[in-house]
Amino acid sequence: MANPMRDQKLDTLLSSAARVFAQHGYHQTSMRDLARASGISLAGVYYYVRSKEELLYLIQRRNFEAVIAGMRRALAGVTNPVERLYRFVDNHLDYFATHMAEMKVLSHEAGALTGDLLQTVNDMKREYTRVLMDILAELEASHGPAHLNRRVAAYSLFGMMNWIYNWYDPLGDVGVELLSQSVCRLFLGGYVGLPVPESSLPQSAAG
Amino acid sequence: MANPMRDQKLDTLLSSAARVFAQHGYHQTSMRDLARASGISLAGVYYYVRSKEELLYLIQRRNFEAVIAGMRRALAGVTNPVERLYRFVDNHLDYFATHMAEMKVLSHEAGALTGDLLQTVNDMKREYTRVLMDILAELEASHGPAHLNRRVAAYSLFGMMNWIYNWYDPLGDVGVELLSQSVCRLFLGGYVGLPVPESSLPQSAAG
DNA sequence: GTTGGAATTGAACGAGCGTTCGAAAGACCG
DNA sequence: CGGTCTTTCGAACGCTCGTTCAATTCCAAC
Repeated sequence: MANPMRDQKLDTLLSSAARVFAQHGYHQTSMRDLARASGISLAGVYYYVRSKEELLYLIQRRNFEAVIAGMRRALAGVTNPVERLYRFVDNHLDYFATHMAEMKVLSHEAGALTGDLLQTVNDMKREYTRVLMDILAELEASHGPAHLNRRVAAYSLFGMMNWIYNWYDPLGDVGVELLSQSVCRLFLGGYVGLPVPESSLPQSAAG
Repeated sequence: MANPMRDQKLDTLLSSAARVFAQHGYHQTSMRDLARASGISLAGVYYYVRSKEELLYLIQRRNFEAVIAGMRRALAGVTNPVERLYRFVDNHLDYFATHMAEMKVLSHEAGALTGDLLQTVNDMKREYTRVLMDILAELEASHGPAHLNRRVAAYSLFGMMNWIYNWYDPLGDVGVELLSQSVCRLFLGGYVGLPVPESSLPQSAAG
């Protein structure tokens, strides 16, 4: 069943498609554009993918799965709510910054899927959101009641993080670590009134 | 030159178009969809608008102009940086919440314009962003150095605000005032370490 | 060198797209 | 009523779209 050669070609197809989707948008991009960008013939694309929508779906699912897997790894064994939040944010932004095209497609083309494909991705989003909401609950338990509605806080944080494809340049002078720390500080300071000192934030989410 | 009857019809065309664009996306929507939604014939649409792109442009420009005008009004005569920030945020979110469809189109279809039309809208965005950046500078002057990069802070705030079309329900149990106060508190607490008490936030941005 | 499945393709299909245009209908004034 | 300017529209044009399919090429196994 497994076919490594085919999987590898599918991978390059998906990543070159993500690049074109990110640049011109999903609906603006034609299958002919994707064929040209990936070096396959138009009909050849359909050997690897059932439809244009499945192509978008595979991009979204693969990358979201990677984000979630990284998040689980980053949170494993960590109990301090502040550090858990930091690791959640850092994992999200780190993956975002190193996969800008794919994540722009995931963030911006959320509404382009339909039916079961949309359902599956939305389920992953619900699972992911739930983890953040739980961290917020832990934060409140350890640092007193929050200054604002938990759901509003969670989506505000997602807003900060998911908006970065509109302005952030991974090659610019703001590194990912600075970005993560900034967003964390912004959020923690306002959410539970925590002035976050440099030292309390880990240098990296690894480990 | 001025033709009130024509302007009014154009208005209803723009707002019904915004509704359809917001629901299905700009590129997904056909001119036939717009004709059907506005009750005009397909050819009739072109009597009011030069092209589909100009239609999008007019929606974006009109509403952005309204946001900027409201912001100028809200800031006029106010010197306290904290209150200026609150009014900036409140104006933005209030307009957003009362014009969800139009603002979703403005936020989500930013990249669909090209050439001069794109340029004009981008110029307005630059002007708008500059006002926020200036408020942040005032904040730093009066409340000590910020805890993070000013540009990162500004775009994080825009992220919180512009992301709301992805989750916020104006008819739900979270009112606009609560939303504005939440976002302000989140931002101010993290940006300059300001714990914002209830009383220091105005009840409304009017006046 | 033949076989057989995997991989690839050129060419075509039907549908829908944005836009145009000449003509019809309506509104206002003499 | 007749004339003129604004508004509306049915019908069509040329084009691009996502998708299909029969035919071909590739390549490892015998």
